[in-house]
Amino acid sequence: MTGFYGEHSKVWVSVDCIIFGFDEGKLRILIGKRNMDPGRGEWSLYGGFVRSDESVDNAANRVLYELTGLRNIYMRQVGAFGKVDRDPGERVVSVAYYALINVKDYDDSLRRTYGLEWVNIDEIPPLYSDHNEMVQKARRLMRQKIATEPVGFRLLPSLFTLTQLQHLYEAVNGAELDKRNFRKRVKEMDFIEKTELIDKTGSKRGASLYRFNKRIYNEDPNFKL
Amino acid sequence: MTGFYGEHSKVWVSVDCIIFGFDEGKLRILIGKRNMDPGRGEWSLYGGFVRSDESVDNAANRVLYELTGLRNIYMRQVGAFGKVDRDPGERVVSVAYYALINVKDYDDSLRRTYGLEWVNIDEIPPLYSDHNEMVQKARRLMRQKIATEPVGFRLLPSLFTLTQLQHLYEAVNGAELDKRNFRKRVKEMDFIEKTELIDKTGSKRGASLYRFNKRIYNEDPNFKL
DNA sequence: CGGTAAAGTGTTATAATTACACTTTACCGC
DNA sequence: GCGGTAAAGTGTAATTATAACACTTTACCG
Repeated sequence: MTGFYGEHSKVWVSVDCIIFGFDEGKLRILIGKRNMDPGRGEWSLYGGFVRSDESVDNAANRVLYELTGLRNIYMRQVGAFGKVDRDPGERVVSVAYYALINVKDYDDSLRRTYGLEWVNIDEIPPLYSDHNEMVQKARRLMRQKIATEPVGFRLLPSLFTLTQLQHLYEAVNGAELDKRNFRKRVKEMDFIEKTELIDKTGSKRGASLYRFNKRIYNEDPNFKL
Repeated sequence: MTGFYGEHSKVWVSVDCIIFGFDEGKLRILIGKRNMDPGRGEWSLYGGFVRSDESVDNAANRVLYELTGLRNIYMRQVGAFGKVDRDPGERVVSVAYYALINVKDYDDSLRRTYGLEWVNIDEIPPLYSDHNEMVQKARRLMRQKIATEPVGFRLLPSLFTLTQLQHLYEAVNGAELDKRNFRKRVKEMDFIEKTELIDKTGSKRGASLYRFNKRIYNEDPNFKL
């Protein structure tokens, strides 16, 4: 039922990425200052145009790889942003994606090469065009996702302490959680496995390191935090 | 940070609409047989191209208006669908929207003019291109939305019985609900107002008609069904 | 005026969530 | 080596939310 093709409606399609990281107890995203017109000098998400030989999802993957050098990044679509004047130069429809990366996996020299900064999600400055809207929606979707699917681990090292995990959830929800209740819920999820390893960096006493076991999760995929 | 404009990446952008209606106790969507190539004769969602002077949201609104003659339809974006070969003819990125309409407000002659059918959501035939995916995602999002925001009323007449409301939720969730528990929850939401009016069409005894009061809802916007 | 079919109505049991405080441990500095 | 420190780790009781369950009322119809 889609109408007839018409030259008048051809537009550029871009992707923009909201890259979430968790560091020093804060949820952050990667933003940089635009070094091109329009909008030169404004804070902005990182993005790129969709090429004719790649899907929109693949364009997002490519852009994420360019930027981070990482493959298999967890990534979900936020939605299409299509106001007529959202790009001051040309008609561009942009599809936003959010991604979750472990800050420790990310080569910080790449960050500097691209002139990007990790900015606390609660302190995002005004961004280029409609990028603040994208961030807001990404945050809402991410919060929803991380509460019901085991994707928060993507923001942590593969071995993590329960305190780290709790702080992650506190940062995402913007509220403190009760330690005993949190740990009780974790204990009920067998796919969050305790290892023999101890992390000594966070405390004198040391804390057990845990890991997410995907195989066990797949046997009974029930997650709630 | 968006890259440079490049002619190579210009594509068509279309919208496709998943129009939900509720009738005879079933949740249905409007689909029709394509009368154009590519895909002539296949079942398909209704859609159209985004014009250069309208936002993507406005394109969806326009298409919905063309099709139904109705303004102010409740509509939410499902997402962008951008596989390279999703349209066999040309590169087209499509943004799907779902809409909720009251079947009784919809002029059935328009339906016939466009050759559309109301099809039970559980009996959707194979559709053109990636339209089945769109329907699946729309359904998931709609289910989530209707459980937490008072938008289900858009699928009902402005005056409705509690039995109608319950059947709507049963159709959306695909499961029967307990009548007493359902009515208990409704009673706690003051913005679902009982009127003095009685509907006699559904039973001999007659059932009270209720209505959604948006003003009262806005004073304390808490919805859960 | 009896049959019918949907509307309407409360209580109890079970499960989920929340609130809450002290002990353990290992390091560090003296 | 020992006292201070700071984070790790642990259980129970109260509250709230959810789920299960069956009979009475009413108005029409034949």
